[in-house]
Amino acid sequence: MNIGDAARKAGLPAKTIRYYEDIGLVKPGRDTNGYRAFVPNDIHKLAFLARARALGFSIEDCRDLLALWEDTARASADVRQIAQKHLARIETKIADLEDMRDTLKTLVRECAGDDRPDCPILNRLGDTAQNKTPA
Amino acid sequence: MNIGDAARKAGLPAKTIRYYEDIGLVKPGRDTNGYRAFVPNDIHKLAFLARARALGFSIEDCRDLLALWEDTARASADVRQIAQKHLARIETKIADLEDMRDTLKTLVRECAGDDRPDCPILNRLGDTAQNKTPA
DNA sequence: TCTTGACCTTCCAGTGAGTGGAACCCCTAT
DNA sequence: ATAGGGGTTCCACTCACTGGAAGGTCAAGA
Repeated sequence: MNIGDAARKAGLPAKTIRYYEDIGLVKPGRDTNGYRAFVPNDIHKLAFLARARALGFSIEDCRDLLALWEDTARASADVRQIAQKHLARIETKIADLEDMRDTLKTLVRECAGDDRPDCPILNRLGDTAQNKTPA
Repeated sequence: MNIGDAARKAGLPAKTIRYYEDIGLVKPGRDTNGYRAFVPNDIHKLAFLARARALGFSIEDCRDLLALWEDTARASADVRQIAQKHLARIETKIADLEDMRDTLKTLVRECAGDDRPDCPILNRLGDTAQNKTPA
């Protein structure tokens, strides 16, 4: 199977698949014409990677997960640990973004958004202490 | 004022300030010895940038916000629009991350995390349809 | 047989927003 | 004179791709 078909089956751009080969995540064979030749196992790996990436795992996490997936003697604890660390990172990120969101929401709500220059958003960013609930 | 002091006042690494000069966000003068010379207005701009970046605005947004900040004839509508677009992007990101979080939470909860190989996380990633609430 | 068009190949460069490091200059205090 | 703690430039690296150029391959149609 050529890279185009592999891409369609795995749900990944061909460019990404070439990149994954480059960094050693997949190792498709080659036809005599130099084209990459993907066997079903390659497709499974690519689909695995696509799903792991969709869950936000880093490439390095994916590499480890893929190795565990292929290791039938793995301990599920190792998989779980990777997932849990990733989950923690995501939760931190969500919390950070929520802080930003809350601040932005308030500022956007307070801004008149008309043709006058007065603007609480800029006041906040320019914060020369003339901001932030003046006592 | 030298870059080290500027960095301390603005709350930004010196490297970042050099980078900001490189991309034209600030234009400090130079002493005769070649050192950057920051005046109070430069510091204000840097502090502005630090706050805008902390709210997650992109560098290009920062560039626009800075220009509006310096333009006393601005319309607050322009500022508001930038902030609102950014807010929308953040909310999308939060939603995406929450989806990941929910999926991961479920998988982590379902995974025994012991020394046995059986693992719902890998099952989900390897998804050969032998997954997903079998009927 | 020739050509067209859709594939495929490699390699180089760019993204965003810095960060790390090397090699070197400057200034002050001892 | 030298040690240290500043400063300077420039280049490479991060992450996970993505775009594009230049060219090779293949099957179908005129």
